[in-house]
Amino acid sequence: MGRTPCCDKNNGLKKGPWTTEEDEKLIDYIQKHGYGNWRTLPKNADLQRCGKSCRLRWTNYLRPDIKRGRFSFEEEETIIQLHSVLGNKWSTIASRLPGRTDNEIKNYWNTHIRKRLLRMGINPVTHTPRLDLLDFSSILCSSLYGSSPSSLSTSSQINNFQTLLNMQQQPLVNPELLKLASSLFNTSSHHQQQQDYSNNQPCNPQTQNQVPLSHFVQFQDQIQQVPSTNSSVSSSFPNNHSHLFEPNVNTYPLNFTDHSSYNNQDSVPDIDWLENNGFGLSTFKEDYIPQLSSYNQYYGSDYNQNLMINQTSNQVLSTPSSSPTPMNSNSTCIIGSNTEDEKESYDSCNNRMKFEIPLHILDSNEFM
DNA sequence: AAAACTACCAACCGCGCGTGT
DNA sequence: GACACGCGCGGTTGGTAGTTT
Repeated sequence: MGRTPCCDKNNGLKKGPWTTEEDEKLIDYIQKHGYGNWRTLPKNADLQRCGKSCRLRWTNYLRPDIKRGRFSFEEEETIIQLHSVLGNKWSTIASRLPGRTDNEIKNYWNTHIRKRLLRMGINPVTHTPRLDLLDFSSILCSSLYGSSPSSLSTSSQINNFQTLLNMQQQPLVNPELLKLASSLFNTSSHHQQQQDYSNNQPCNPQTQNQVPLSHFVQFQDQIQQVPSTNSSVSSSFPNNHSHLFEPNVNTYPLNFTDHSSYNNQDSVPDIDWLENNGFGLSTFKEDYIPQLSSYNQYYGSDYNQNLMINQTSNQVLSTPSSSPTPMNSNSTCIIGSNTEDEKESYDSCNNRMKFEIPLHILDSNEFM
């Protein structure tokens, strides 16, 4: 379908930062006539701008109800929670934050929150622990060859591994938040969101394409090739996310509130647990970690305290010393504290997750 | 002091969808 | 159904200020 550009790039329309004079013209015009037809507005308001530019300037900056300044803690908490359910639906998120624009929230997410989550070892897209931080080769080898100094039995390590996989499968979302998201989808006028919802897709449209499934399919296929009467391992790969729309809290699947998974500790897995089970962590330099009151299942105080303790000691954990294999930079990912490298680091870590597990390792009686 | 690097964010861009003709 | 238009969304860019080397 053909579509004419909103403005001719060669007709001398101005681009770039707005001047005070332009702002005043735009404000004055909208105060007198209101906004509506953005295409004709620039001409009527004597502005050498395209309508789109005028609309953006108004909605993102000049609107009288815009709230400037730093995001409050409550706002940040809301953003994280809604993003965990809605994904990059910035306009929908913005609709829940009076005075904030989608652009502002998007910028704040990309420059602050996203980086912070990465440093916390949380995938900012799926809001799940980053599996790319984990040393799978050491987990498997220690389980399969029994050379780990750890006193954990093979079965318990497999259980831990399963738990880990479950963790990665489950977006860490407060069920109440799902209700809110459902209402958002229902009340939103945005057709796309309604489409997503009616199609019974995961709440977070990005989640379905994220690391958990895409990166584990290969691994799952390998496991399913192994003759076994025990289907517990393969069954730990749920391929249906429809539960995310289930409003019944009681049906919410295993997540970090399943305390039995963590040696009866009434908290999320702590640093010791992760370290003892072969999970490498890195230094956290960020001195501020949000305390998410309704999000304590994972982002909450217990986990934060653990992070802070680790931070205080400036401890750098990577491939655990218990690993039977030498430290392998290809299977261990250190969270970078230098921000610009984070995306690259994160991407490359995800790529590392694509490693193939040799069949001869999986085809082991010990594994079953 | 100056160059290099980093962080931030306003603004731009391309695309998709709804609506009207 | 085809097309034009208006609008809004999400991703990206580029300018600038601050920081580090």
